Amino acid sequence: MRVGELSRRSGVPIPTIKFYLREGLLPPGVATAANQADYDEEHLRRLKLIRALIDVGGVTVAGAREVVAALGAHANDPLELLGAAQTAVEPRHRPDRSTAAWQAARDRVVALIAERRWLIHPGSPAIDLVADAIAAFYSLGVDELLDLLGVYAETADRLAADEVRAVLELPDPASRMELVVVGTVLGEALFNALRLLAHQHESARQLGAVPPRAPRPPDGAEKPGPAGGG
Amino acid sequence: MRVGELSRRSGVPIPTIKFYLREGLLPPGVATAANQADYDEEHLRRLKLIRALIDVGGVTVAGAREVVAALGAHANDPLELLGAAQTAVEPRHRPDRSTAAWQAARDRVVALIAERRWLIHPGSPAIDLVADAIAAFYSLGVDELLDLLGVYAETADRLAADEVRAVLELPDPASRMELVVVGTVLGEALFNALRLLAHQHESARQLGAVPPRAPRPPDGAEKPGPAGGG
DNA sequence: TAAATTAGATAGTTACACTATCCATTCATG
DNA sequence: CATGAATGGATAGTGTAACTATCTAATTTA
Repeated sequence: MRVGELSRRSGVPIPTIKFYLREGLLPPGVATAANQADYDEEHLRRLKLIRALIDVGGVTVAGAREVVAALGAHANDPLELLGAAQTAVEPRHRPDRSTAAWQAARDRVVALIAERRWLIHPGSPAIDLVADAIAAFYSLGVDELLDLLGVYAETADRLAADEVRAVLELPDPASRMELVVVGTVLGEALFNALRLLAHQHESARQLGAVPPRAPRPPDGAEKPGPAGGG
Repeated sequence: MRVGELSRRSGVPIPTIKFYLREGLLPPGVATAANQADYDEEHLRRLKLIRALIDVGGVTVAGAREVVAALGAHANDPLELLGAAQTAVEPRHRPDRSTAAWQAARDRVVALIAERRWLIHPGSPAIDLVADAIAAFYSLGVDELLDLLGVYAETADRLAADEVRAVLELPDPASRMELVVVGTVLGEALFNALRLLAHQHESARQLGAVPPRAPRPPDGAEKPGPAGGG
């Protein structure tokens, strides 16, 4: 297929596809003439992946480029690929990491890792990301949620165990590697959004409030809320 | 105090503070003369909150403005404030929501909410965010992680229950309201980062791999890994 | 009194992610 | 085989977001 069809089937405008080709996010098609190239289903798949990473996962174009490069480079090294995927989801803005408070936060993360006996590469950027968040809690003087640090870690571990299991269950290596990336990036977006919904629900429930219009239960006529379903 | 001190104590450059003042993120100080204004500890606290939201939470300047506005406007309405905080963490880029596939994804979210008897406002933007993620999975033909949708939802619910409980335990209303915001935004960043660490650990564990250099356990000399140490 | 700081206004900068044109082919169609 | 649409490659332009810099007149501090 040529760009026109690639554009139509992916929903991505032709100039943007050209931009991705220039930027090396999308591999060039097979040239059949001076101004003709041929793209296949793999290109379409890759393009959809790129858009999902950028639009849903919030990954930058540079991050997406690194991810697809890693997909090619580490076709049979899941841990390397995971590292690349994790680098891609890092935020653009980062706080000042040169303060003593930040160091204290990082020490706390290292201690947490040791406590939980987590197998973590000591140079992993994710350690610093956790430290960023903890340092922010410190700086705001908000200790209440830090009491939940153990709960957060335990929850993350359980969830990650299920996710990794699901990925490793895949028989096809290529799909498995793609799922590493998709799981890291889109899994995060999915969970974050579900957490927002859960916050709404739990706030309403624990406050004893009733939402403006409760969703109809699928079957029974059970009272859904603690405040009485009027 | 004046800008200079505010800048020194917050680590935010003066031009940036002026920018935040112009943009309405930071309330103006008390004017004492034509070119003098006085800022207090509350300004410092607000400024730190803004930086944490932007640097760690990845919130936009516009989002931060809405959050602090909501903090002022809904000083005693946690659910309204929660809604504002949730709006602030929405991603900038969003996928095409006009396709049939996206509608199918959204229907699935609504079904999930009904199944779980979650109390959710039907117009909540978070529903669409979940649909964005699910639609991306559909589009990539990756069903494996969608099998975990129930696990994700259950995990989110448990975590949210603990978080909401921690927030509601706070006796001071003002701190409580701030914790709603901080919990939503920074809690997300914290959990995401911990999830990355947990992915590393679980990948290494389930693959039977040993990390390059294991962090030293705090006390005993127990074998840290499942792959046998030696 | 003189250097430094300040509030307020206006303008400039940087990074990012596209978009738009241009040109010389090449393809599709009658 | 004529002709209009589409293509690949190159170059340049656009829009937004988040600062950053400069200027001015007034005020503070040494």
